[in-house]
Amino acid sequence: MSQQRHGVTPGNAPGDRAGAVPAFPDLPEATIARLPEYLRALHNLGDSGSDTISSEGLAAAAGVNSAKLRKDLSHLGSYGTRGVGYDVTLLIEQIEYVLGLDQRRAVCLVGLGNLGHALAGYDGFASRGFKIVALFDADEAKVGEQIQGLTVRHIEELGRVAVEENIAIGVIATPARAAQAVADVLVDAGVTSILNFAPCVLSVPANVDVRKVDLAIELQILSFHEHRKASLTALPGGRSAPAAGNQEAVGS
Amino acid sequence: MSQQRHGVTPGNAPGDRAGAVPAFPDLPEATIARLPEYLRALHNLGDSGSDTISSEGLAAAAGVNSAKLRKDLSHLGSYGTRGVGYDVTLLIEQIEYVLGLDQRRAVCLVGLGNLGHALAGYDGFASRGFKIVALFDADEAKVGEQIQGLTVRHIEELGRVAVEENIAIGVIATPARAAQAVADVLVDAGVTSILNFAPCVLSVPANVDVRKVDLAIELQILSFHEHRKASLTALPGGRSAPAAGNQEAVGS
DNA sequence: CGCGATTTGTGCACGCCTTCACAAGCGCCT
DNA sequence: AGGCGCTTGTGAAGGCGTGCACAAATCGCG
Repeated sequence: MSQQRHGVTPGNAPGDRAGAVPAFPDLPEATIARLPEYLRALHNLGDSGSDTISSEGLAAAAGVNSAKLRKDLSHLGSYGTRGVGYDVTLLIEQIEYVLGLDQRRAVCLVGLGNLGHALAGYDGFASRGFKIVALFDADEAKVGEQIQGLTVRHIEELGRVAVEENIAIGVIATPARAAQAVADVLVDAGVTSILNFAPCVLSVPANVDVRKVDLAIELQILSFHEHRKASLTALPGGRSAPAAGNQEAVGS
Repeated sequence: MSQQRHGVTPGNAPGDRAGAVPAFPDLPEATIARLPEYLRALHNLGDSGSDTISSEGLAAAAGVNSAKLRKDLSHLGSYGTRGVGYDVTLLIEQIEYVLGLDQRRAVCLVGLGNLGHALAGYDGFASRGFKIVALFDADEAKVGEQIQGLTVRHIEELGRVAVEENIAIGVIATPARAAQAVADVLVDAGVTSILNFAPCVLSVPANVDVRKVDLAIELQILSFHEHRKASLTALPGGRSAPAAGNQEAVGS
């Protein structure tokens, strides 16, 4: 693993990890948002027995342009072999390391309404490196309920437990009116990443990252495209319209 | 409403609608993705009694830069009044018209596992212009179940019902392995917009729009930022790191 | 009626991201 | 050993989006 690094390639390989290396210079946000997609595609491929994969093949599996994929991977100083492709196992390790998935991060979930219940039971979290370690709700009627082996606690306990369990990521699935207060408590407890499902803007310190997922907004964006397509097909010119882009994915 | 339009402003106002006008020239995708956010902010403000709102105020409520907001609104030839601001009611009408929310679009939901159940019960859809008109699942055990006043039907019926009910938008909340087959049926039935919660890439004709929401990917992106922040604070230099951007929202 | 305060609409420049196109590198076959 | 085909990695160009800064427009007040 002491392979000589040529040129200006950055990135610390999983093996190289000497102490707490600075790590990621400045991966473009767009690249970061795609890495998880590549990772998922790679896992699928790994199950299918392939040993290596070409940028073309992986790009197809991830739904992106192959040039984009190569540039993305090159940013993390990746190990591909010209004329052959990428070693699937190695690449998986690489990406998981960069994303910090080798260390399981504790996640807590606040708000156990309709959506919160679904999230608590969602296999996708556990199977992809995240473990929900605590559930909270403000409703006394829900406190004490058992979900997926966890007991719902009162939101009063959030601050204390978040510190004790060293929770890094908080998921907010409360109604919008409660979200800001929950965010404040999370921030006070040292949580520095928040995934917000409530339809509202959260105000947090600059060192806290917030990602927002709003299901209704997704539908509204689709609605716009429906509207546009409808008004196009109603025109004399075309019938089914060539239409430019589709298959857009989430990501900032 | 026959107000003379000056300059090159595009956009057809709700009132202007003369027949099936071509409509939206080419709104930037980034703008489209933000319109729903503005709309939500406006609704909140409208409840608070304000009659007009400045770009600064609305921008703050929507969590964006005020210049960006003005440019976005200018793209749809919007009606603001210099020195005053935007008329809340009028702007709401405008945005809803552009997004095509004035015509209720029929939505169907496929897959009633954990997530599907939550989506079926999610108030955010109905309250923001969408109505789920049919539920489907492949599992015989789930067929016949009553959810929110709808009966779960077998997926066999999807094609027929989608045509009958004139469904425009399909939501896929199935496991990944089933998603592509469902998408194919939806497309055959004339559905031209798909919201995909399954962690996989769908392949569809060019005239069909797909938006993907993958909860695990969101967490992985947060994980990366956690990882980076951790390796920064471990460095000699800083303690809590100034950190560049946060509060990133979904949108392609 | 004119002036100043306020706020919109937008030209412009900058930076990020995407895409093309190609040189460099690697393995395999003869 | 040499050559050939294949694939990566990357320089450069183009497009898109953002944000600044300011001119144009409107209202209210004296």
